[in-house]
Amino acid sequence: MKVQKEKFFNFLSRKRLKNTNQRVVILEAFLRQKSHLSTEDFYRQLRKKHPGIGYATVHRTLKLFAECGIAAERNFGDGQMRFEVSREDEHHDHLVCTACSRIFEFENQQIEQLQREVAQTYNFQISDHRLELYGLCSDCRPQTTSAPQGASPANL
Amino acid sequence: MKVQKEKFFNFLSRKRLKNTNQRVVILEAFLRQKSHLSTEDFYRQLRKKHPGIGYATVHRTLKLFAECGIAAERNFGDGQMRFEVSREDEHHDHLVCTACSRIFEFENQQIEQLQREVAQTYNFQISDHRLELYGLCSDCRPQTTSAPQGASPANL
DNA sequence: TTGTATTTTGATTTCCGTTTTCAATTTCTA
DNA sequence: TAGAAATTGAAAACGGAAATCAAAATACAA
Repeated sequence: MKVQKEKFFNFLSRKRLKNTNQRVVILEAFLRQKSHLSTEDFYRQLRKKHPGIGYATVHRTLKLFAECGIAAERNFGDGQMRFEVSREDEHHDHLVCTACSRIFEFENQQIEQLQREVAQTYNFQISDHRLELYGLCSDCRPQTTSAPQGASPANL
Repeated sequence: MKVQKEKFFNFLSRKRLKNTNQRVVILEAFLRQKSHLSTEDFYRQLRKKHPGIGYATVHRTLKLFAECGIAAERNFGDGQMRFEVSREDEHHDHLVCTACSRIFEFENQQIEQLQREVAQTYNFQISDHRLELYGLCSDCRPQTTSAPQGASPANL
């Protein structure tokens, strides 16, 4: 967390932006939150402790986080922008439960490697990627795991 | 294309929906189009030949296509919904050029297999997935390929 | 410190794509 | 062919992101 804070403050001074109370509060709340919150949800949560802070400020500050690299914007196709703390080194992908909306993270180096190979085939220079698996998490899936997949024909 | 048409008409009668002129026109235009068009772009293109058709109808009909399985909704994070013809058998993923916005398709069974393995690890029942690689296509990337990556620090 | 230029804030409005509404029209069934 | 039911298209409503703007806060120089 230290690292991220420094990174943000460096970013501010580099860009000659001002270090305000609100920004500090939002930064700390952001680094403390665990899940992939939408701006709206994050704002609502923040508001409990800091009723004075406006939505616009939260929105703008999250954008700043993304710009300076301590936040990653995520979009799981539900029309809400989500932010998560992004760590220097690691990259992860997501399992999204379509029933309970919980989001799980995973990391798989083999997949990453194959992606690089695909890109190379197309002579494509990757700057980012997204991989999401949608379905039912272990709590939400019907029962045990014996049936062969393909029971619900409408889904891709 | 025959297959998709039948599928749609079957869907209509199964749901006791009516087979209108507009739907036929939109269906044929949709099956004919190649790229990943947004509703807006598709509508504009359609309008050249069929000025009478309204946006709402196009939108609703594309949704029907998606519901009956002959279209897949795509969202590349630019705030536009896109539709593509989806074929029974194959699944593909996308390379999205961040410079020229062109979209390339690829298929990789190894990645698909690894995804299934990841899901199994989490006891997750996959119903869908999305994988997109963002970056510069061969036409848009700076030059040749000799430099080690990491020149632009701000990008993930 | 204080003065002052500059940035930031927060309430509100604007934007923009998606979705709904509703009266008029079309389709389907008996 | 009549009548019930679904569809159409124009327009309005919606929802989240982003912009606006006057008032407030900040940083820097003297």
